[in-house]
Amino acid sequence: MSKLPSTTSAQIDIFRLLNEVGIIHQLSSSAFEKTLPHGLTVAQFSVLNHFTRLGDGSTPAQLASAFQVTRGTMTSTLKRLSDKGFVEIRPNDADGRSKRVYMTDGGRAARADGITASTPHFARIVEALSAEERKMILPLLEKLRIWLDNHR
Amino acid sequence: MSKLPSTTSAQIDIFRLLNEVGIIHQLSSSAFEKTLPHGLTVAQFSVLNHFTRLGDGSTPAQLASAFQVTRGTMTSTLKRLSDKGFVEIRPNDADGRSKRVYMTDGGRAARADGITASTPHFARIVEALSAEERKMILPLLEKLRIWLDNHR
DNA sequence: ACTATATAGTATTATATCAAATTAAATTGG
DNA sequence: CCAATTTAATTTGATATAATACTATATAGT
Repeated sequence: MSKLPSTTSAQIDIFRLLNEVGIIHQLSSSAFEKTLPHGLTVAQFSVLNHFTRLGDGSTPAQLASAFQVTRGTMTSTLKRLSDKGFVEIRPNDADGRSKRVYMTDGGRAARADGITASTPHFARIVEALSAEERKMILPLLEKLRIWLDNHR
Repeated sequence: MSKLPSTTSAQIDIFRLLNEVGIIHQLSSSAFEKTLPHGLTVAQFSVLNHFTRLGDGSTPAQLASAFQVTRGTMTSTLKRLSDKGFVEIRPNDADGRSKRVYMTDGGRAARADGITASTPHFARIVEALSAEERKMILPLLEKLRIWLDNHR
């Protein structure tokens, strides 16, 4: 008769918490993506948005690190953005192994369209939680995210 | 001069919230999956676990609905479980279009191995948040999940 | 200077996921 | 009772993702 490890209620809480997180992620990102124009995916839009907020010219490896994805994943996302003409990938003069990624005018326009199209969507979701609830949940999520990031 | 829609701080909260949720999901599910034996993925393990908790014999459509994925996605997950011999898919006598899914002994054993292997993992994550914080965050996530589910 | 190691980007393979189209079976309406 | 509609499962095609392996370049240590 083999025996399974005993599971505490705290572990069950964590399991349920991560389960809810998974469902929320799936529902919210698929809804968000449906609002995006130009066939942009969330991953593609996020890269364009990153450039607008923090400036372009990053290397693929820096982007992969910023988005917590592998370099292979970033290669693929950048290729799709480049095929659409939204970014330009040029050699990195400072390092022959590396490249630099720049947003094109088309990319800037697509990002702006994406903001315009998705803003009403986020405005609606706001009503899902009260201002107090939103203020309460954000630091908790940050704390969990940081813990997970530090323990992998 | 075109103008972007103005964005309220509440919308920024929601955007950041969903962003944290996305990162947490990515980090936690990839860490969880690494602990699973028999090449089980989170999606596959979740189906086996569902059967153990709630009994087997569901139709693929019922499972798709329970996990909030499309029927096509569930078809694919069930095929992989079936290829591994962890579930058996039989005709549904009550409905010729439909099928019923049953867990095999191998599936039960694989699920038990998965529990054994992942329990220490969840035991460690518990320390990421205090008991109070875990109690606080869960209802908020549930509320958000339910809202998103009702508004798609 | 040369070798060993590390890093950047890419290619490959496997899985999950959705959307849209397809097929078969059940249900409904006239 | 038959035609139209709905539902169940599957198939196909696209994208994201991780792992792994590979190539080219850079860096370090001797």
